[in-house]
Amino acid sequence: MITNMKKPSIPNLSEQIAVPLTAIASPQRIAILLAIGTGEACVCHLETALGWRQAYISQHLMALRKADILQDRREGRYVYYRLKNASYLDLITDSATLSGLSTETVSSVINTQVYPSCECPHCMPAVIPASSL
Amino acid sequence: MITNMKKPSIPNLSEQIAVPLTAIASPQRIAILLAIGTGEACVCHLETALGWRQAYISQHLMALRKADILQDRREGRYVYYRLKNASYLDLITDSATLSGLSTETVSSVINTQVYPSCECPHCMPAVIPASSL
DNA sequence: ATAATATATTCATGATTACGAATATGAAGA
DNA sequence: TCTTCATATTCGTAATCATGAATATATTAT
Repeated sequence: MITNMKKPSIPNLSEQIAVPLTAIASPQRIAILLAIGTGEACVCHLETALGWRQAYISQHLMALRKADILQDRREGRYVYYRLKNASYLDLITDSATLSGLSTETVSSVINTQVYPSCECPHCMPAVIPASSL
Repeated sequence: MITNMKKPSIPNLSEQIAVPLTAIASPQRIAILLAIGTGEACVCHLETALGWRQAYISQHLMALRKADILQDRREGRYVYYRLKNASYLDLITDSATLSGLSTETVSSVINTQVYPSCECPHCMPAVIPASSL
């Protein structure tokens, strides 16, 4: 019968359960996930949004890709990142609640834009292109 | 006005959000939290439930106490542990879902008993006390 | 082909964490 | 008080992780 399966041991189960948690349990990776949010972001956007060096961001992006949390998409010179599963944001929101933050505070910083507006040359090109001057 | 507050930076917020996540993001601590669950457990119960050495368990309990996740209560020789906030279990359940486990699998291992039955001398004393023989 | 820009990777090292061994403390019974 | 049982703590080391420096790769424009 289908219900007659051996009950797995807690240590065995916990090993598996810990994978998503340990993958995002760092301030840096949480910051990246918030800055991507339900939308999409290129690396240069993350640079301005988070104020970190490009190489440093790329390292964390690599870790999140390996953990199967992010997917990337190249478009010309730019590489755009997305969450594979928006539930990771729920995990983050729940943790924020446990740490005493309001839901509004968290949701106010979760990116929703597919092409986020920021001050990187890609996101915010000069209104008057230099070539026309 | 109350809505006119400075939007906190993502890196600053993330620092705070990460606290609960990093506190529980380890297979060992997840295992302990599941074995305590919504109920209560003494250390000797955890020993048999998890199959680990006493000193090792105490170390993780200490970490979880310092992180303000567990509260302890002494009763004679025994020390009973409880979650301060059951929401940590939701965090664990969510992570389990993300790792591909069914809700039933997880809930089947979450302890609910205040005095768990196990094979440690405290939880499962000899039915016929040796002193009466 | 060369240069410029966007992004990725490798490497080294300092910091943190995990975990075992040994030992200490605290309560209860003889 | 002495012993036993339940639990806590300290310490040392191995393993892991974070992070900066340097460099490589891919794409587009010239």
